[in-house]
Amino acid sequence: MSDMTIGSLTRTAGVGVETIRFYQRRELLSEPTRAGGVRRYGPADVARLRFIRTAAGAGFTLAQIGELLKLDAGEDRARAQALARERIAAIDVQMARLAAARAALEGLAHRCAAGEGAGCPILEAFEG
Amino acid sequence: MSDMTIGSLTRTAGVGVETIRFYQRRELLSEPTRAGGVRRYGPADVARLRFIRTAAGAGFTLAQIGELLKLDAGEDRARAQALARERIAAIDVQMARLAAARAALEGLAHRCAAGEGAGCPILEAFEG
DNA sequence: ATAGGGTCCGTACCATGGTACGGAGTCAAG
DNA sequence: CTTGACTCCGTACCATGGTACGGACCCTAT
Repeated sequence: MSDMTIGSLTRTAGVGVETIRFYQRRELLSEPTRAGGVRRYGPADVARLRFIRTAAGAGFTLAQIGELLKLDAGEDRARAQALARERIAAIDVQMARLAAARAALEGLAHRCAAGEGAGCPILEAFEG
Repeated sequence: MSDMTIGSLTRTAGVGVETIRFYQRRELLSEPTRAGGVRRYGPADVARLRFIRTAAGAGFTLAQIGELLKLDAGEDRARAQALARERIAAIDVQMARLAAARAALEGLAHRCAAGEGAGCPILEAFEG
């Protein structure tokens, strides 16, 4: 059988036990079947958890992730598409901000390395 | 004189009064001079606040922003450079994550629009 | 059968980044 | 000199995303 306890699930996902219980309370993960009071997880739970961590790492809130999960394989294509487009737009905004900050930091590091002037003009680096 | 009250500062920066007071408590903004008990701000404060909001929008924590501000125009070039490089690396990681999520969402929206199969396979879209 | 390691549960706590409240003081215009 | 808008302050509160605690089970190996 490919079923695992909460402990092995945490090890494969790199999260704590409390985090998984937290996700279950938030209904991001469903309560799995039990064997003598102990939760048993299968491959679907692993995939779902991996999805949650990936999406969270990409800046989705848990509420947004929950909505995505509810739409998964569901019938409301229009809603799913709208949500996807909305998230893509937000990602584009965020990427632009990150790119701008990155350029500013590059410029800063460069001028800082050059060693001219009195110091490292950080605020100035972000003006452009 | 080009000095402004906290109210005009909030209007130019698009933040609330409480937020500015909060930043002052966190020492991200310095306590400005006062005229009869009322804070008066100058162009330097405006620039500093703009910097804070830009950096925060790019995902810097307030603690990181505070450190950047302390290093501004300071003598510790090595530290400033190291911090910049560190932040650039973190930004690259985050951009990669965002790009992956974006691609997954694009694929999802596409397949969802196509209207084949039973629904919108969101988890599947994130597997690749 | 007993020790250990893992798991159970509710509840409390934490950091981050603000946001709201309410009573008092200030200031310019009418 | 009063009215209204703005500002002052401390303190309390909020949402988000977890993290910790502690006493009670359960399961396996010795």
